[in-house]
Amino acid sequence: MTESLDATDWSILAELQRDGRLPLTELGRRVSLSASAATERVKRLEAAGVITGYRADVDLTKVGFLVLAVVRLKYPGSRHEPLHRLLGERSEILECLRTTGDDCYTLKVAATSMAHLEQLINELAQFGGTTTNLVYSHTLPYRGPQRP
Amino acid sequence: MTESLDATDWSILAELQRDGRLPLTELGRRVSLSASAATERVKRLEAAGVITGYRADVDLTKVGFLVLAVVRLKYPGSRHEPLHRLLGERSEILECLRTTGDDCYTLKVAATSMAHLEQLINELAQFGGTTTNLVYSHTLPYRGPQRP
DNA sequence: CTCTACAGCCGGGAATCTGCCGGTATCTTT
DNA sequence: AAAGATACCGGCAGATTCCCGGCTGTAGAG
Repeated sequence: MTESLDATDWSILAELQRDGRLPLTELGRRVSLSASAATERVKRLEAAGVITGYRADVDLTKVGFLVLAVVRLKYPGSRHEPLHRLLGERSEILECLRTTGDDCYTLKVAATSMAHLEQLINELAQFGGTTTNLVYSHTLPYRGPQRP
Repeated sequence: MTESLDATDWSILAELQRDGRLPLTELGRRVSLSASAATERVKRLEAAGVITGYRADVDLTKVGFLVLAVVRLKYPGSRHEPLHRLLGERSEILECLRTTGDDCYTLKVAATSMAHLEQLINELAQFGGTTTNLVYSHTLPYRGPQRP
């Protein structure tokens, strides 16, 4: 359980982060392992919680979310439940990081229009001061963590 | 190609964002479609670029990246190529958003230790002023965009 | 109104993949 | 040296995916 990952495990993680639907036979081929050995390692990684799941990646602009923004929320209070409830209800809030510094939360928010974004910001502003920056572009194709 | 998505498409996206490895037979069952019809829709979504890929989700702390930070980079220059090269080389930089406002870039950075983070910040600081906030926790299980 | 074209869906069968089993080699422990 | 543990391989049964032909409902042309 506390075992560390070897080079093969890292290769497997790299492959599955690039293509989560890679068949185990092909995965085995790429990491120079038989399909069953590769399967066993993947299962182990899943059971250990290293791989937490598999997700389809959706192009936000292709589904109507044309506006992406980073919102920093200064939340002076200590009662975080109402905010967490909002986060759970609003799927437009794609990511929420609680951070050090003046701004307790950094959110990534998707909206279909400026009006939509404004409404989301208004909801968030109930909790504290917000700082919003629109996102021009994602500069990176996600590849996830690699071997340190 | 410019076609909009119907409710079934949204259901498919929701299911595949929750579990990208859902078998097409089970997917069809969940959205009340035959396996072949579900397959056809998924293929169409992939071909249209709505689904851009599938990824395994990796727990950063389980693979040794114990430190997560949000770094904002004020980059006054106009030559972005060197920065982009760094982003491509450093897989610790998980995400890079180019934004409006004083800070041109907002980065999500993973590191194995404070020393490692410091080194990354130093590399980034060559390009401009940085503001770094450590991340206590991810508050959200990713579920991706849902029907607007 | 009818006919044709087309899009979406269904079912079936071939090819492929997954999950499970037993067997082998290597390394550690006793 | 023997016993045990670990990681790997090959093979097979069952499940899944892929591809095909056929069916139905809608839209547009005649």
